[in-house]
Amino acid sequence: MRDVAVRAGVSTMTVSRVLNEPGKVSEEMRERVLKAVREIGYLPNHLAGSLSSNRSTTIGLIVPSIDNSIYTQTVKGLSEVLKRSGFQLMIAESGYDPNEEEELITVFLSHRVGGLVLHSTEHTPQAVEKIRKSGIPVVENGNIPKEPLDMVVSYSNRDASYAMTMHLGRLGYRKIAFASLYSVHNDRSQDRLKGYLAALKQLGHDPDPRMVLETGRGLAAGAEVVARVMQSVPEVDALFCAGEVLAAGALFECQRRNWSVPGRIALASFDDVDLLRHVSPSITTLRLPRYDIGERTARILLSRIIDGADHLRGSIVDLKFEVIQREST
Amino acid sequence: MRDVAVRAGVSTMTVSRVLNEPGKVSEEMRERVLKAVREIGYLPNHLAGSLSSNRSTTIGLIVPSIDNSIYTQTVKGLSEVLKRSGFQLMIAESGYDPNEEEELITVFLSHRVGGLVLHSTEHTPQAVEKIRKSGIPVVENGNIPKEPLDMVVSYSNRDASYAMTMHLGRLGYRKIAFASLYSVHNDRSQDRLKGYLAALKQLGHDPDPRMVLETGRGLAAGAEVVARVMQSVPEVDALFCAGEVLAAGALFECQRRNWSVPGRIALASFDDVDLLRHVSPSITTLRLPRYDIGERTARILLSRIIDGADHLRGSIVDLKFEVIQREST
DNA sequence: TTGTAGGCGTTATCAC
DNA sequence: GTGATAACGCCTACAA
Repeated sequence: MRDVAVRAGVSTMTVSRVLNEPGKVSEEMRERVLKAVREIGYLPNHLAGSLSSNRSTTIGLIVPSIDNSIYTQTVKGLSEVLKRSGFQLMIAESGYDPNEEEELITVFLSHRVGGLVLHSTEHTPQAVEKIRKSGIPVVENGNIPKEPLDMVVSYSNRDASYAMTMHLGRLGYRKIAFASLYSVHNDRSQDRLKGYLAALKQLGHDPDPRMVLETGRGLAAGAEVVARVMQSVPEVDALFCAGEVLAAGALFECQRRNWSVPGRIALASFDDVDLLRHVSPSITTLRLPRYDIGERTARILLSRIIDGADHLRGSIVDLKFEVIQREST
Repeated sequence: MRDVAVRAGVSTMTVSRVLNEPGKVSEEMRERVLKAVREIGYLPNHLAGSLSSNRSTTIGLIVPSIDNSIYTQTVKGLSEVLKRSGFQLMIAESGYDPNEEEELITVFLSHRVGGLVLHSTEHTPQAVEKIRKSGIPVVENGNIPKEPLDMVVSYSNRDASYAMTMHLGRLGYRKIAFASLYSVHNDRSQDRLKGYLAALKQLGHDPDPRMVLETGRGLAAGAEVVARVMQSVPEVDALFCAGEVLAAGALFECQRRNWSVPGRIALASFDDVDLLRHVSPSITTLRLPRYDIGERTARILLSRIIDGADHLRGSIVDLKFEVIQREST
């Protein structure tokens, strides 16, 4: 920058102003400086800028696992909005481990990110403490926690799960089984179970522990889980797979075993993955606002950071979801 | 840091050393400093550190589109290796647009990333110039370009496509159609087409423009493409879908239309997505080293950055792929 | 082994 | 509207 200033015959302050607040500089100066910038091929140093101004244009994002199709839409929403405002995204994965998450938060804080986006809503006390101390805005967006750290942009896993279970009940299914991803350190799974149980109660069905299953991720897990429940509870007439592509895996297994869907067993899913619409029978599922979550998260963070919108502190955005009835139920 | 130094009764330099080169400090000092660090809850400022030392622990990654399942494995490989060395990942998407890519490169360079990972191998001349000037190591990993910027970690799209086409030819198929994603600004698609054509020549088949198709992404695109080729070239007996989940979409369409697979038409795919293994018939495809690419990319970058391994400059890592024969051919 | 001085490239602040 | 000066928090280089 010094070189640019010398070449343009001005002070470094003027160069800085031309680059950051062009309005506050006379047109003549502006052109002289920009010319010098071009000639030299000058690239501003954001590190120095952030250090000096104590402002950051970097947002830290921590997801449990990057290779999960449901996050990518959220990341895309985040990324697109942030990019427009010249903000950068730092991504890391916690592997569903709160201690790992804490460590990553520490690293991001060291990098002086301007804001933090956390998918998980379960954090170590130390992580909470560090975030509080840093004073930066945070958005949680995997679920709506009882005690938010700061802001929340999400849908309610409990409500969504409740809605789908009620939907199945209203369709006349009497023995509705429930499958989710392992619930250890996964409050999304835990809340989905709560929603399922609440709906059963509302429907007047008795909960049956044999019909509540947990499994891993992927199509194979879905296949496994439907086989398991058919074996242990032959009278089951519907299976709600509350996680990823489990339902598709379950459907493929049913086809292999010649269990008609929905005749022998109905299948329902969570999340509107493309695949669910294209298989036969197409699978009833929930449409969740994955992209919107990213977009709104970015917007609310930027408001806090750029506009200092302090009234947004602690705000909770509960986005809508929707049951999509298809052929599998 | 000054506070820590005061509290421990040492100079800031000693604090810095304890944090970065603990070996060069006496044990007594070390403990005194660490105690002060804990008591104060001191968090180092990476920005200041990088600015001062002119070293960076941030890697910039640019992918065409984040919501693409095939990149996530690569990102995971990258992320896991980098994390172990305390490096951070900045991610952005270019939307298959070289100009957008150039802009993102500029931003990353402003942030003084220590290295750059680019999926695309097509860049604007200005982008190339800026990277050269910055002197930081770069890895391209979507393809093996004729004129690499610096290092390359990838498989050969041409060779993979050639291998699959030859495989179909050897199985006895005579009318092999080829579908890929749109090839504008997408050298991966272009090279896959080249591989297909080279294999046809080798097999003694005449190329037929009606059997070379381009389409968008997603299952619906796969459905569309198989319908299109069956319509225009009824005698087609195999379709090689060289892109994402196209083949799965094609299979679903065949099932809807009662075209038996592989009896009426054989289907082959690119990339070993979980889905392809689980549908019936399971789909013949290529296993590409997506995760390995990320891992190797990270390793080679770190060697350059940390160990200053200059002999790696310009090195090309051509990773192996594999044809997986399944029921659809 | 530890400390001192100076500078990394910017921007905040306050004069002019 | 423009410039001089002093930070920002850390690390390099050199000295003790």
